[in-house]
Amino acid sequence: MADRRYEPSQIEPKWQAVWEHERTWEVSNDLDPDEVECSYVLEMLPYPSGEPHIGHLKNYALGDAIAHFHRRCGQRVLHPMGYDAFGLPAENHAIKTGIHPREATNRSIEAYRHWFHRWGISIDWSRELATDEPTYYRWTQWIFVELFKRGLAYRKEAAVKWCPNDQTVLANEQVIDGRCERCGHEVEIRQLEQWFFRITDYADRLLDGLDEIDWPDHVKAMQRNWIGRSEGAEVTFRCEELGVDYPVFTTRPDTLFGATFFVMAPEHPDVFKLAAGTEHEQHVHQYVNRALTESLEERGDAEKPKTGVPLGRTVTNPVNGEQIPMFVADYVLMEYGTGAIMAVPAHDQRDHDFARAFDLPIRQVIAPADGSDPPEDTAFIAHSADEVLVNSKQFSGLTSVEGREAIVAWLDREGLGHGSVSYKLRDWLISRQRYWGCPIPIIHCERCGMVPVPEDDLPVELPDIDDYQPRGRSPLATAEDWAQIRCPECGGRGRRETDTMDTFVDSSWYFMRYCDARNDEQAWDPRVLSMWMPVDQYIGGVEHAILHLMYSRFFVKALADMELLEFQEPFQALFTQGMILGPDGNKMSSSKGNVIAPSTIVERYGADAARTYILFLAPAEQDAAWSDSGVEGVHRFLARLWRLGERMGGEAAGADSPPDPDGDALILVRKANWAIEKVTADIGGRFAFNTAIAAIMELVNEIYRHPEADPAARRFATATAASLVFPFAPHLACEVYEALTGRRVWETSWPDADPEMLQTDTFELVCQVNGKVRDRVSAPSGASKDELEQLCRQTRGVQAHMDGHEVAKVVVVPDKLVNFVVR
RNA sequence: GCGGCGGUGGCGGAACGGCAGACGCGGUGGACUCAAAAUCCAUUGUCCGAGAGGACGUGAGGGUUCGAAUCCCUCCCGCCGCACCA
Repeated sequence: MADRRYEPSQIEPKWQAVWEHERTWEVSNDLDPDEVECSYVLEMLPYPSGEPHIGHLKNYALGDAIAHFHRRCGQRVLHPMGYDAFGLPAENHAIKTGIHPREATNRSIEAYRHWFHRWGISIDWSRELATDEPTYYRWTQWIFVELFKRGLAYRKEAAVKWCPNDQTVLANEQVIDGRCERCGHEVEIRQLEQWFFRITDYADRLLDGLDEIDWPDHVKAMQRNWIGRSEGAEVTFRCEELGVDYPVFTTRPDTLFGATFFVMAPEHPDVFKLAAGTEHEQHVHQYVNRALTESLEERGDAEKPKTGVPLGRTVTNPVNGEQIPMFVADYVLMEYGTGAIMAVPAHDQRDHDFARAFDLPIRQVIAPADGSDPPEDTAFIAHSADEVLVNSKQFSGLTSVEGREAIVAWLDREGLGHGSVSYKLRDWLISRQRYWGCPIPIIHCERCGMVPVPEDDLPVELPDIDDYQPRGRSPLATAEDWAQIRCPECGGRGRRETDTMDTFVDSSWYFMRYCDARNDEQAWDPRVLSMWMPVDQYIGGVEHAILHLMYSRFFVKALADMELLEFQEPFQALFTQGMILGPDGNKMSSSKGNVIAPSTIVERYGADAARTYILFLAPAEQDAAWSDSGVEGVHRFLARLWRLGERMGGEAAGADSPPDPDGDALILVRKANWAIEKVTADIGGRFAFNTAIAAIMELVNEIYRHPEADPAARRFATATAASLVFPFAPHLACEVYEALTGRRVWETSWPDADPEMLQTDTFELVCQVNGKVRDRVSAPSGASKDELEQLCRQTRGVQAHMDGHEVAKVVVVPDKLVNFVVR
């Protein structure tokens, strides 16, 4: 009988239908956590736009492999799916076409859902959710209210990024090099009243929590960087003429004696007051006005020459009583520290540049450890442990570290300063003047102020409107009937908040809703939540390293403080996947014409080949370029396995490991056990899917190499290959495994390697002379050091290279090698 | 500037103190075929050599070690994040 060809388009839908019909991947919340081991495997939820792209395929192929592996290792696995459905692209589409964003979003969701089925991803569809559904955002609003009640959600006026072309505020992440990512227009800073979440209260806990979780170092580093904790001191400089104290933050209190001038940010509220009545008043006004209208791009350029204007006043350096001149300069930022700095030109590059430009004194107060002179043309900033203070009165001679402590202690005693910590992290601006987002559940009452919408009245549903065009305020403000409402407290006239929330708010808690997705009474049942959370393995792109991952961590910590949950970190382990680049090695983009559509690949080679290839291509955390011939190679491998199943299948002979194999059969049984061991370690231990797949390829190659081996051994080896390939190519694996064993591979547990079959009677002993391989010889496993040395000595290669030399030393590594060191 | 990651055949990569280049792609030769596709087998780091074999080889240089792609130091190159953050 001629073999049937490997036709993925026929076998894949067949198994997908079985899984859908039998709801194979659904998991119950009625589990006793003491009896079953639970595992929560989660990929970042997609933003539904158009159709899924190749990065989605990689993300979900990766997560699915882990989910399948956990299941077959005996765990109950929660592996849900949902959609981050609010967001700007759908709204822009609506502005252009007039089609409601909900409609476009739902179309995309359907496409995504279709492809997830077609890819054979093992999802518990009973928990599916979308963040734009009122049943979901009702609880997003509830969380907002809880945060508001505790002062963690607040409203204040702040300098925010504003695009004058699109008439809306932008998130920091939507500003690329000072320009709007959508229209390319230069972004302005505007003072506007906005909603914030008080994430800065959690800065230290967000920092400390990183030590408790199993995340990639670079992601932890990025978060630490973003939080930007600096230890130092706050030091008070007094302006005697005005009688005002100006505190500054410094990380180098040991350089206080080198402070020769004082600089304020142009935005500092006291600048005009200070300059008033001095000869510089006019000049200061001009300078400040210019600085405030400068673009972010110009302002942020560290290379441009330092500019500034004297304020015509002095402050007192608290350590030595010196009067030092005050300046206003745009290199000092209002948003960091106190908006004013003490300038130490000898030991800070920026202060040094400014001092040179304005011919100000530069006084060295730190000397290099080796007594050499620091460079004159640049600031001496490097600080090793044993640098010492000079020109610093009673502190001279102390090391830099000692000096810091001693000076801070002195300031503290004199009431002139104290140790202090500063952060780069800012509070999270969450309000948007946009339509397609979750309404902020607040009512502004003329009498009561800001009143949260009562829990029973949630959700505040997003009303339908006609015109989505932003005009400097939320399009929701035009929905007058909706916006006008009675105050829930006094019954008087009130008006709804018309801003919506940043979509990152929606995605900061979705992983908890999955646990109890159909709960109408509460956001989650704490008992159910504690069964699944925290997520055991989270998988997604590194582009979310800061924002989404930081916000979610903040949410969990804040909710834990309200005793609404019992854990401190949402994602115990994180895996960040690399990007799939176009065949030309560049990032895929339609303008470059190098986009590989998953639909094309899946239609041509099948979902199994597409999924397996993506994981085989390179280590999953790494970026890698797509290759058409590469996916063909993986398709060939799957077809080779398929043909083995075709030839051996059918006869109800089973596929157990044959007893006492020998000859070729023994080779195959050993190779199969080697592969079990290797694949288990590679998937379970280190996410090395590429080498796991390579090991299965080796096993299949070995079966082809021994066509005359005992059929029982060949069946066992083939069934093992099918079993091991299941997490990557589930449909083919089911087909081959069923043909050989009559069983469903997902219902069988992950194979264990037989320790006896992992051992061999002999091994290839490597014979080295002076560390160079000179021969190899077969040696019995477990042989003694003496035996191995003798065996090795007798080989031709070793004798040829030892001839006439004296053996100085012999190194024997049992079961591996012998090295003769000769002179 | 600060922080992180990386540099191995023609290509993606493997090995992460013990045989460098597993596996795949690509190349070459062969089998099957009227032919092609598909499939199967062999071969494939560089140089020298007819061959046996030898020399060289993991960005550069140094060190530790019996032994280094792997550990340590110095440097070069590339990528990513943050950045006038005091």
